[in-house]
Amino acid sequence: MPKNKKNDIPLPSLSRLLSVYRLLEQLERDNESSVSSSQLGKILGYKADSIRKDISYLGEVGNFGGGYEVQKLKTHISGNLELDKKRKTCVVGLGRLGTAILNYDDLLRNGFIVVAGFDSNINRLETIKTSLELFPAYEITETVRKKGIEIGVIAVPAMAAQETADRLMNGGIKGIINFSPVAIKLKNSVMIRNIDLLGECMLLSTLLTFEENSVK
Amino acid sequence: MPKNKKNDIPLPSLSRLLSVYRLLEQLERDNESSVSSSQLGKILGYKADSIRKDISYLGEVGNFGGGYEVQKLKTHISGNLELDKKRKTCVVGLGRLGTAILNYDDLLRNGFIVVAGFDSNINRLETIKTSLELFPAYEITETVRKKGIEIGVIAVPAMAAQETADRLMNGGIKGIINFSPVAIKLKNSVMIRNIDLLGECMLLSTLLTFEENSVK
DNA sequence: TAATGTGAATCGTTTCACAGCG
DNA sequence: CGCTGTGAAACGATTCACATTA
Repeated sequence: MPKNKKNDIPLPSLSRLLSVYRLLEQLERDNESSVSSSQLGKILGYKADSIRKDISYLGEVGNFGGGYEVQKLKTHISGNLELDKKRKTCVVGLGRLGTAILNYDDLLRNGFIVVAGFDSNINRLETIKTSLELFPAYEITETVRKKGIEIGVIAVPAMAAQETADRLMNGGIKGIINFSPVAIKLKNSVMIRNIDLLGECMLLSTLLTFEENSVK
Repeated sequence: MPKNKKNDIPLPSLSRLLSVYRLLEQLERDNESSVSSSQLGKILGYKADSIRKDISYLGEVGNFGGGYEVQKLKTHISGNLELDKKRKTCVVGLGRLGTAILNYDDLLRNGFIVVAGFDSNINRLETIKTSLELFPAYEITETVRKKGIEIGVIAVPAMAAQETADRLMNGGIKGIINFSPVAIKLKNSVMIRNIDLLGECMLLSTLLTFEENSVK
């Protein structure tokens, strides 16, 4: 198990680097040829220092005195983080949220190939018009295994979230994006990122309350 | 501007406290009368120490030797963080994601009263069946001001996100939940929480890549 | 000169370890 | 004795400050 230096990138840095990468795509489209850490920071809302340190985790790439070449930096980040990697993905729960995700083109553009959708309501499967293959929920484990799906998006009601996760994990899923507002019990080395709308709303509301109370 | 001790709660602690609060609601429904920090931690995936410190930011409430009373702790958190506060909310962008949010009952149950929906496509407004009031996007500023809406959810395409935010802020919005994958430039004291599906997917994928590379 | 890259200092959060209490 | 509550230590990330280089 060779120590990989990149494993030592702090998670917040990694997250910022991905934002930088997406901004670079934008700048490239706008035909910008170079950009400085302070420009990147200004747009993304981070300190220039921070951006520079983040980038430096991946080795030297900038021009002393002249900022970064957009294309070069983009390739540098993509190469180091292997952003060209393709990941087979599935979505479980095809309500409004689930179908929104099925149809989210940016995923495909960034290497996430949605190869299956699942729902426990078999009637619903027939009403959704999509070119993707749809399956009943009880076929999750089998399908994930058969197709070699790596990432599963959970968009089912809270009550069904753990069972859904178990089915995905039994099929050998590697990572989960969980939109349900419950904590999932994970098997061994499965990774998860939680996206919790209600939690974010409550956090925002609480922060507003603090602000209101401290001004009063 | 009296210093409010609660302003000093670290953001991660605040976020955990809100998770604890929601778990307590669940435990209350299950008629559990008491719970320890280690039980809470186990379920939510945090260290018991951390949970105890989080709770202690709000003052003493537990029973030495006997854990926390579910109901009492719940009231304690809710009281301190003023979780009974109601917030008028609106959703901009009524595609699949936007309409999913309009219909997300958990929001209402937790004090977020969705009082308006907006979309730039006027024809679309007529096809959506809901009891909520819907408006064209150019009426955002006026409606936010008139109704005293505090929180705005942005569920529009990336291209329209900044303009949407500006309209919300011009109407006096206090907080924004941003589902678009772009950084929003904020006015003065407006607060924002970003929910970035593509970003989370890319982060997850990168973490998986690191794991794969370090095992090899 | 302008902006990168980076050790060192600082800051904030988590973890530790144990005193305090029912 | 078990579990809370909390100072103190440890840890990790950010910010600082400046040497470095085109």
